[in-house]
Amino acid sequence: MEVYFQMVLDAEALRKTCAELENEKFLGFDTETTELDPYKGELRLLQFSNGRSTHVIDLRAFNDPKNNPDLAPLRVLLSDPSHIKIAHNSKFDAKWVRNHLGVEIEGIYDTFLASQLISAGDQDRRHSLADVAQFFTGTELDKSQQVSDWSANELSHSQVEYAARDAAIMVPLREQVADRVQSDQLNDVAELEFNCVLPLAEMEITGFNLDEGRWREQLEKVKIAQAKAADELQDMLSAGVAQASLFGRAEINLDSQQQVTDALLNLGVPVPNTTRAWELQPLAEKYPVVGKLLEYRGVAKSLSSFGENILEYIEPKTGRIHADFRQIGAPTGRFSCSNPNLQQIPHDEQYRRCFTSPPGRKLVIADYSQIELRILADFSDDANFIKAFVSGEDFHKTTASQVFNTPPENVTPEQRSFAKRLNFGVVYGIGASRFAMMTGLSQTEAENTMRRYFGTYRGLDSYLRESGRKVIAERQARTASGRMMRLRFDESDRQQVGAAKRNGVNMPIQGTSADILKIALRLLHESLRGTSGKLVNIVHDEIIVECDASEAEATAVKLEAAMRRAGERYVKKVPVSVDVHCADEWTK
DNA sequence: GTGAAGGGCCAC
DNA sequence: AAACGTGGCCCTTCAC
Repeated sequence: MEVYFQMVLDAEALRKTCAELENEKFLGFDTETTELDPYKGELRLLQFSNGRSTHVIDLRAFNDPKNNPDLAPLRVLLSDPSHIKIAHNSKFDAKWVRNHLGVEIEGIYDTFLASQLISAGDQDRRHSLADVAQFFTGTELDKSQQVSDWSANELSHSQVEYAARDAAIMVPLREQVADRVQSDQLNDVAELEFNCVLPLAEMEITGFNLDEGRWREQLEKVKIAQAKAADELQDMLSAGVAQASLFGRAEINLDSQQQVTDALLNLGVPVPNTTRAWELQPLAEKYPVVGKLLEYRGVAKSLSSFGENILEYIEPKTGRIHADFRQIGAPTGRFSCSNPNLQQIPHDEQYRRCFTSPPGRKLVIADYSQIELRILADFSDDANFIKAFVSGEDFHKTTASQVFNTPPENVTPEQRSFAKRLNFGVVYGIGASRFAMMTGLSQTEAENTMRRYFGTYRGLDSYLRESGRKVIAERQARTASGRMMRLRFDESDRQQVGAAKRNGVNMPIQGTSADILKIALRLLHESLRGTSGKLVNIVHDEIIVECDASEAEATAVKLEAAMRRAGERYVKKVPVSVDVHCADEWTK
């Protein structure tokens, strides 16, 4: 593919280029950088294309890009939402532009996100620019220059041509992608996703403050506990091994399922098929060694997953953790997070209290109260379920009172617990045997309790059945925003049909929750503009903002308002409840 | 050595 | 009869 492009190497050329580009509604946009991490490398090239002519701006030709007034026309173009910047994985470009030019890219069309929405959860589809271009336009893209040396003083012709071509392809690519977004009725969810890029880019740039000293203190305690548990477990396990008496203790690898299982069998422990905690738990009382194994597992997990390794992610320039969030991390639309995963920090206060606000700052922490159950109440239109929320009382207690037909004040803790587990379980399509397993009820008792539950909530029951039927008939499920998930199953295989049904029934609930959170992030981003407030973490139904201590109360009001407004867009039949508080640490 | 798969477990 | 959804990380094991 031949690409016509011009290099932009001085202020005058930049002014002319920007004047020309300002006539365009859609601009293909891309950047080339010397590193992947915006805190490490250099933003080298910015490429714009209207589909006919392409301009490659070499930032190295401009001194001090962040403050250089010659770059003003470029900043205007980037931050003007009436010029749609079409980019592939725009979060990447947005972070670099934010960090190195000090502006936010407004008006984003992201072909990476659009491609993910269109593929509707198909895990086999790839979403690199080369894959997406091939799929939608049939164009072969040579990406061999992608990892070339962008820090060289003189860039080669093939490097610059590669850079130009990636921007040039975006305009025709968007036309194809947008047609498909339209025909798949994904316009609303696409808008919601594109609007979410900036808040996310900003959050990753900001990072989350981890108190290294506190983390190390905590670590030392766990290390001691781990060593003690390991030693004791080693002793107990080797008691049944013959060599123990001859050669001292027979060392076994405590992290090896195989070796531990063998050792347990030697000691006469009836090891179940799996050695997962919930299978072993019932044996712990009779066999102390099993209890010790569970104790060891707990501390070992803490030490390996939440140990020193996380400290290596602290960015020296900021002293903070800048994790990677995948905006469409799951087919349901939820985020995923890695390097490190800030969405799986143990709830235990010893861990969370290590995430702090720096001196003079505060954390504002807000989460939706039972948002998935409220979505379910709204979708199912079940009068009793809705009533339980509208009453504003303890939800699980109220449902227990309804299910067991007893006044709320007479509800036993056990009844409340059954109701709570069922309330959460129905969202996932729980079955009687699983319910029996987790409550200790017999199969019959579990079935009876579930019958009572669905007898009380007939509207919920029929919604879930109808939703399951529809999923199987249509082979797809959708959230309130129109986000789609296709389901693949062999209809002659009962297990596959059952799994697809549970999956498809759950997706609109979990996915609408994700829709709501993403809408909230955009509203929040706008209301925090010009304040000290910065988004620092999100965990599915929770948003954490860091701000100046003096603005904490005002920020809390803004955060709660954004979350409530977002929730109310899709949840109308029951109140949307947001719990918010200010703290110096990430704790309740 | 490296990478995939599977078990296990953390979050919501 | 019906076996609870979505992720990521760490470890061992096993194949290359």
